[in-house]
Amino acid sequence: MKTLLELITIDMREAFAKAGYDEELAKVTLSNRPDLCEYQCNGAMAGAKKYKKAPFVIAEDVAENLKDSVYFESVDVVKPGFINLKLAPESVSSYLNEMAGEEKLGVEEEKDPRTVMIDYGGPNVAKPLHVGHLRSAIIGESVKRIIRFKGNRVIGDIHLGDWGYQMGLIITELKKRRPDLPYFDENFKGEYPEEAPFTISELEEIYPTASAYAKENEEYREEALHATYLLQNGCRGYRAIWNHIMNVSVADLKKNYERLNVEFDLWKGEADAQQYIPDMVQMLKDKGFARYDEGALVVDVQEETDNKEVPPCMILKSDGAALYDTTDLATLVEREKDYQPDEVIYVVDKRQELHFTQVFRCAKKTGIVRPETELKFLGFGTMNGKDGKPFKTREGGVMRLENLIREIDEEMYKKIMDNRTVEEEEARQTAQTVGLAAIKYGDLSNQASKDYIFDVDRFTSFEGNTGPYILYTIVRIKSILNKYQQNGGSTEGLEIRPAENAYEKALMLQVLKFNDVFDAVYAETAPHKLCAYIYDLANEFNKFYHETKILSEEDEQKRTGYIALLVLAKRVLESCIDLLGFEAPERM
RNA sequence: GCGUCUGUAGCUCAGUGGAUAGAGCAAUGCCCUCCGGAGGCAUGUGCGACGGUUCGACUCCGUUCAGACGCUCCA
Repeated sequence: MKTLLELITIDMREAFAKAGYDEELAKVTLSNRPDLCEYQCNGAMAGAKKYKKAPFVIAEDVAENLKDSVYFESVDVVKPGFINLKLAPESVSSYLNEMAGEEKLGVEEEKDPRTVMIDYGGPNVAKPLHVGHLRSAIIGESVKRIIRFKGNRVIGDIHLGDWGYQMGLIITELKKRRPDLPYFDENFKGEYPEEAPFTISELEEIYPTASAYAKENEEYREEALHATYLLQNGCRGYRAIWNHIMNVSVADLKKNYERLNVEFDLWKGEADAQQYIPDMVQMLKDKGFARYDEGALVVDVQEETDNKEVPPCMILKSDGAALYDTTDLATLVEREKDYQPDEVIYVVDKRQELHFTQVFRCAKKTGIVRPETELKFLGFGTMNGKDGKPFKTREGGVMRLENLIREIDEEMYKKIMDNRTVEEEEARQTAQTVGLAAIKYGDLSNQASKDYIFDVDRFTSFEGNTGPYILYTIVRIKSILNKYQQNGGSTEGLEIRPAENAYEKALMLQVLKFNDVFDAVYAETAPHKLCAYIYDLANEFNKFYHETKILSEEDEQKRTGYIALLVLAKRVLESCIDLLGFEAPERM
């Protein structure tokens, strides 16, 4: 169904046209003076110059032609030339009833669904997940759900960092520790063991150890580089180790991401793109896109309109090895072959922007992707501690994701036990649900592109603009509805009635905005606007709740009308948090 | 050095070229204590600075100050 803004705009355009003015002026927006009106149109002022008339006169002409519109209770023309609109309660309630009958609450699906891929700029295997991986997972998951909700086909690819020097380091360190393993025996012709020669904890210790040692020891570094080379060029034993590393790591990653309620459709990685590199390089050479510069193969991506220097895209190092430009390009080759995406969104640290500018330009210029393919960089900022510096543990190290989540869960558990007498097991369960909401809402309520301060105390608070507060509101509605049902009431087939007081109307107007808000969120890929919306919605509900006796309302029509409104408000809230990637418990 | 991003209340953050720039936290004072008080109401302080465009600028464009980040063979 059309959003209310679209419906009003149709009438407004008609009114402008009838009065003899350009329809393009008929832009309706939400009011920024809620005390005066609910929606407004400022087109009269914009048109004053063109028609050489006082804006006030234009506005009055237009308002005259709005009289037939069914939507308004009042149309006021004010001072310079504002057209202030108030909705009729009847049209609000009937719109809401229509919304309640729609599975997607009035959001219209895309007429031509697109295929969108999301690249999470994935974690490196063999390294523990740390807080730096949190944002891409949380933001990416929400963006995926939002685009999918609009009816598109979305494919999320974690895009693991699973190829390169880090693997060489692990192999080298393993060889040093366990030279007796068959993987290091060149004459070994049998089957390698199925069991990995290390656990995930060992793996997580091996990598940093090796990495640190390589920085001090040149010989060791050379060996690791050579091991990388051997791995990439088909050494059977090393490939077997690589498989072990992948199996062990991926199992662990899946566990962690599951805990975050984050899912990937594809577990591809850099390694998967390797097979596409040789042909791609050949193509770049054959078609004359690539040139040699100081021994390295590069593609120029500088454009005339640039006011800065954009370095060329590096395809091969002077020693012939591939780089991350190469891998990202080859990945696009692979995606084009397998999925022909209409759009690829990279949810990665904003510091990588230059790199992706190079890759996007190169991919377009060389025809690796079609000209109409949208390549989008969705860069996010750093998660900082209270001191405004990148988030660290108390000891100053990198905070492991697992520990961060545990800390939040503990905090939530304490708060739940303080305020309620619940079974320990239920409290633990609830703490996890609410804790996840605290983390995700805390992240998503900020603009993705900005750095933000991760403040455990603030995010886990039940007051203010937080995840727990939103959940609390939902739980409160659930509680009322449950009580209503226990008393024999049914929530099926009820009609929302026209609002009779300001609180009721305010709540209705807020619910009403859902599809308009969603469309903006979708168009701008801006989950934080969804957060702002549900925070307002939760506030409007709480005000309404405070002013209105719901279950004890004696007039049955009114009572069932309230219930119908609560049912719809709850659905909207639940849909929104689902789009954000978390859910509400039954009690808390 | 060049470039990108950010700068809004004491703190954390919103703000689609429009009317009186908003929330939360913190502070102070009230209200309700009824379906879940994890509420409601009120009070105080602010668009880094200077210009320009515009009928109208936190928003667009310059200049400047401050901070973060990035600038070919790590990712």
